[in-house]
Amino acid sequence: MNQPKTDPRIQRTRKLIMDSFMELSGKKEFKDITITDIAAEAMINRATFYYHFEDIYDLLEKVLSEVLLVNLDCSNYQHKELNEEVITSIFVAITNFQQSLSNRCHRGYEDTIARNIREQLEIIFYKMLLKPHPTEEDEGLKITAVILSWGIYGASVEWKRKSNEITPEEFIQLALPHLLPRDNGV
Amino acid sequence: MNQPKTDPRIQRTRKLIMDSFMELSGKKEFKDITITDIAAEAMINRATFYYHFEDIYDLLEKVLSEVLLVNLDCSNYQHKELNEEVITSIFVAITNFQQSLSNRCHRGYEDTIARNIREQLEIIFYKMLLKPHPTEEDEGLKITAVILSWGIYGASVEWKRKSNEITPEEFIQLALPHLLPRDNGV
DNA sequence: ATCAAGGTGTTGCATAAGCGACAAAATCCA
DNA sequence: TGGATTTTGTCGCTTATGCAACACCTTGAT
Repeated sequence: MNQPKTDPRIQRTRKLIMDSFMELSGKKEFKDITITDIAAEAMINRATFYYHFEDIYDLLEKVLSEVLLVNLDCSNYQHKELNEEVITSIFVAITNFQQSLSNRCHRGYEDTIARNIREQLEIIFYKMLLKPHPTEEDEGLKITAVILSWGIYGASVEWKRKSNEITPEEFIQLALPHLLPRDNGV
Repeated sequence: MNQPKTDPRIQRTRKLIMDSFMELSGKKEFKDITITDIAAEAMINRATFYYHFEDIYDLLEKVLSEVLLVNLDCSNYQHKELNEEVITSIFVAITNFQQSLSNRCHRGYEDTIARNIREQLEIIFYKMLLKPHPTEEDEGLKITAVILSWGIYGASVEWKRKSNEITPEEFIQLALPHLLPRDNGV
C-alpha cells in the first residue's frame, strides 16, 4: 500500500540525473557520455551520482525501464494477464518508444538500447505469465518469457522496415492468431 | 576576486524557488501566492524556503533585483559613472523589464513591483554617484539618488502611456539635456 | 462568539548532497 | 612502447535539505 515514501531529495536528484542523461543523449553518442558530463549537466556532484546508480549502464537501464513503463501505461498490464489485447498494446508502446528515442539519440546507441528493451520485456512477460500461475516458479515460464521478449522485440525491428506501409497494430495482429491459437484460458 | 564559492545546492535551490515564484506569478496575484505554494512548486520543503529568504517580500525583492540586474547587463554601469549614455541604458532596461513582467503577472502586483524597482534604482544610482566621490559619504548624494530613482521610475510610467508614439530611447533623451546641463566632469 | 482549517515562522534531529583527496583504470598521443 | 591526461569508484567530513511538531495568527463558516 504505502511504501516508505522516498525522500523528495532523492526523487529530485534522480530526475535531474535522468533528464540530463536524456538531454546529453541528443548531443553525443552513448559511448562518449561520461559520468562527469552528466554530473555537470545535472548540476550535482559526481559523487552523488554513485549514491543513486551503480554506473552509467545502471543509469541507462533505469532510464529505459522507467520511460518504457510510462509508455506502457501500467494499468494496461499490471492487472491483466497475457492476451492478444495486452500484447498489442505492448507492441505499440515499444514501437512508439523506439521512434521517439531514435529521434533523440545518435547512432551507436541502438544496440545498447535494444538489449535493454528486450530485457525489460522479458521481465514484464514473466510477471504476466506468472499471474495465472501464482504459486509455481516454473522454469518453463521463464523460457517462454525469453522467447516472447525476443520475438516481440524482433517484430518491432521488422516493423520499422515497413513502417510506411502498415501500422503497428495491424502488423502485430497479423501474427497473433498464429501465436495464441488456444483459448485465453490455460 | 574569488568569493568563497557558494555551495551548488544553494544556487540550485535558490534558482528553483525564484523560478517557481515567477511561474506562479503568471497564474495568481501576488497576494494569493503563499510560501506553501512556492515550496510545492519548487519541490522543496517549506522550511528550506526560510533557510534562503526572510519571507515572501524578501523573495520578491531579490527576484526583482536579480532580474533587473541581468537586464541592466552589469558591465554597463559597474565600471562607468553616471552620464547620459548610462541613464539611457538604464531607462531602456527598466521599460523592457516592466513590459516583460506585465505580460507575465496579474493585476494587483504592480504597486509592489514598482516600489521595489524604485528602491533598486536608488541603490544603483547611489553607487554610481559614489564613483567619482569614493571617499565622502555625502548625504547629498543619497538624496540625489532618491530623486533620480523616483524621477526615472516616474518617467517609465509616463512613457507607458505614449509607448506607441515614441521609443524609450527617444523619450528619455528629450529630457536628458535638461537634467544634466553641466559638463560630464564634477 | 466559537470552532475548524490553513498559512506562518521556528526548532531539533535524521539524511542526502557537496567537497577534496585518493588509487586504480581507461584513454590519448607522441 | 611509454608517459601524460582523463575518467572512475570510493572514502571521511562538512553542510544543506527534509521532516515532524509546535505556537501563533488569520480567515471563514456556523
